Amino acid sequence: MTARPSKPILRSPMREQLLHKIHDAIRLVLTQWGDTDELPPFTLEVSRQAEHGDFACNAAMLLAKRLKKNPREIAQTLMDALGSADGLIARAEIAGPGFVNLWLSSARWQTLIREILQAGEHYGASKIGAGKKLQVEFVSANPTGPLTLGHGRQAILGDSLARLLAFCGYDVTREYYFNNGGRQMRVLGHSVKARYLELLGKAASPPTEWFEDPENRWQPTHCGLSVVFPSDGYQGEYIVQIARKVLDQHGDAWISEPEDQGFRLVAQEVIFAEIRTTLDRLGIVFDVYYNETTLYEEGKLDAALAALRAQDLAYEADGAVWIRATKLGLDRDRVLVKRTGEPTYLLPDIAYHCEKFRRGFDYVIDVQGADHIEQFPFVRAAVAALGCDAERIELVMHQFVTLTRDGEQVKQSTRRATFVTVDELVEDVGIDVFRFFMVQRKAEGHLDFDLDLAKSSEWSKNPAIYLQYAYARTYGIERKAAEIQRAMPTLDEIDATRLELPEEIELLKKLAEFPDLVLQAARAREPHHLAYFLRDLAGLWHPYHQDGKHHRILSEDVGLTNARIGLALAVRTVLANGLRLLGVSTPERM
RNA sequence: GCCCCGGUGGCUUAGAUGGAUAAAGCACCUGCCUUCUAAGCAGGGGAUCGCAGGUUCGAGUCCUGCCCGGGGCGCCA
Repeated sequence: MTARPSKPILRSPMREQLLHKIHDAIRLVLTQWGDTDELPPFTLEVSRQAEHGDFACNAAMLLAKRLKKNPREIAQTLMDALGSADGLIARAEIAGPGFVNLWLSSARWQTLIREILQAGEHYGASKIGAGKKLQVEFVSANPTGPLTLGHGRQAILGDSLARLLAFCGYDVTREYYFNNGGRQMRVLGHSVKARYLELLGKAASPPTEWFEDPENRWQPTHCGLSVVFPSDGYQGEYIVQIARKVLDQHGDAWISEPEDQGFRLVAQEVIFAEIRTTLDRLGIVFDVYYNETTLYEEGKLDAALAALRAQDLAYEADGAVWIRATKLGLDRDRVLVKRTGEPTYLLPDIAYHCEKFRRGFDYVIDVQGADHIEQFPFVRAAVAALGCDAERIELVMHQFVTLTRDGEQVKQSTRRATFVTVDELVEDVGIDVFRFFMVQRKAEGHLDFDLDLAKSSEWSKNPAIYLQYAYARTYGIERKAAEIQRAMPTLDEIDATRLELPEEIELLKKLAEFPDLVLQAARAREPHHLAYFLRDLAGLWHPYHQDGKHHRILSEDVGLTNARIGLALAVRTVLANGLRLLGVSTPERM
């Protein structure tokens, strides 16, 4: 799905600087060989292995064919042209087929600590989205029942994405779109009324086995009473509770109340309140709850339909109104307004997305489950036809969640209401673990929620806890320092050049990667990269913290101690910023 | 039948614009608590990156075909 507009290449300041130098050097080399064409699309990558330096550039290999020269020969020329790049580069080396490996001067890495500590909670933030209004629409579940794991994943994914984009300077609006009309809601009201009548003894409850094959085994009566529960009704226990609530408040006075009136409204109100409580508990706050009925009230549907008709993109057939999607390059037409006169979901969706742009959003991101994927091209094509810049609507699609317990997959069924809810799972594993698990995999892949791992009695197995403990350990250092009456250093007392151990340089390199990582994750709309980055950082920090045999953070050497405390504080800052973007809490003690 | 997403050690997964010896966690095996919280650390075994072709200096990554799993192809949302 290429639902994403092309974006400018974005780099962190440090890398940008180096990139410029290399750019100039390549230009110089080309001039030397009498080539004035454009530069090749070379890369400057963070080296995977320490022996390959800090960065590796592949420009020489790309130029080999063009200049008809040996790539290693070109690499040498390039290195000569590059020199020390104003003191940025400590060492350069030709390697393999023609890579130029670069070692940055240690002073550059080490002063990084000062940058991080000065920026604090802003380290890694950028301004690429400054002045741009961006909307993330997610969850958007109609109030027919509690949020399930699929919704939960979408909630965490959308919220983390919103946090990430806000961190990059966008003016982010979190929006929840819902409708409280339509067939689903009628079925909901019907289900509640049926349970209400059952509670009053006026109707029979259908036996559970009937639900397994509603076509054949559904009978009009059971145990001498009529069955009023719809075969496609909502079977969850929460429906019975809502019915009981009606009974408590109104007694049998609602027997003749239409299911589409009072019952539907009560159900909607109760369920929506619960959804909002769930979201609230997860730390997710929506800026806008947008009800589809607003579109009707403001005449947006009629306007959209009229606009489509004006372009001959809508026509009547079989008593319904269709969109001529085939004219927009899609494989078939679809119904906009049913024979009953009621619009399908498609028409309001089109009107809604036009409305998003009218409301001034520069970018619109729809987070949706894989089951809604088919829909997106139609909305996008129609919105484009109506004159909106549909390139600015992006789709972030996610697959579903499976649950593994005791090594086996837990069967979930909406029909039989045997699904696990977000509330139940959060109750089980806690918010932090829930959030981390839901965001740690890339969205377009399936997510297997390993309950055994998530609630393991040995918390050491749990990656979310692992990160939090890494963070808490930075406070452990601070507490220990206070205990031995060692004052925490001020910024000026931290001489970062004292950090020379390989494991310290590794940590610094990791810390330096963070801004680039944030940009990468933001522009790819993939918050899961944060989870992996944090795991890596914690995986360097824990051993460093633990290895008191080779180096201690708090030692007799005051200068070295201050430098290492500075490193600890920098690690804390980056862990905190990363965890905050994922919505995972940062305990100072565990 | 058509469309979308996946297929990477036993399991769950990272692998941005193609780059050097494919990376983690869990599980398994062996060590480490007079320590800055062992909620941790050190080390070990374990992968023909679904299959077959192609593109090129180079493919887990790009192209084509096929196989397997999931989702969709409603006048449901």
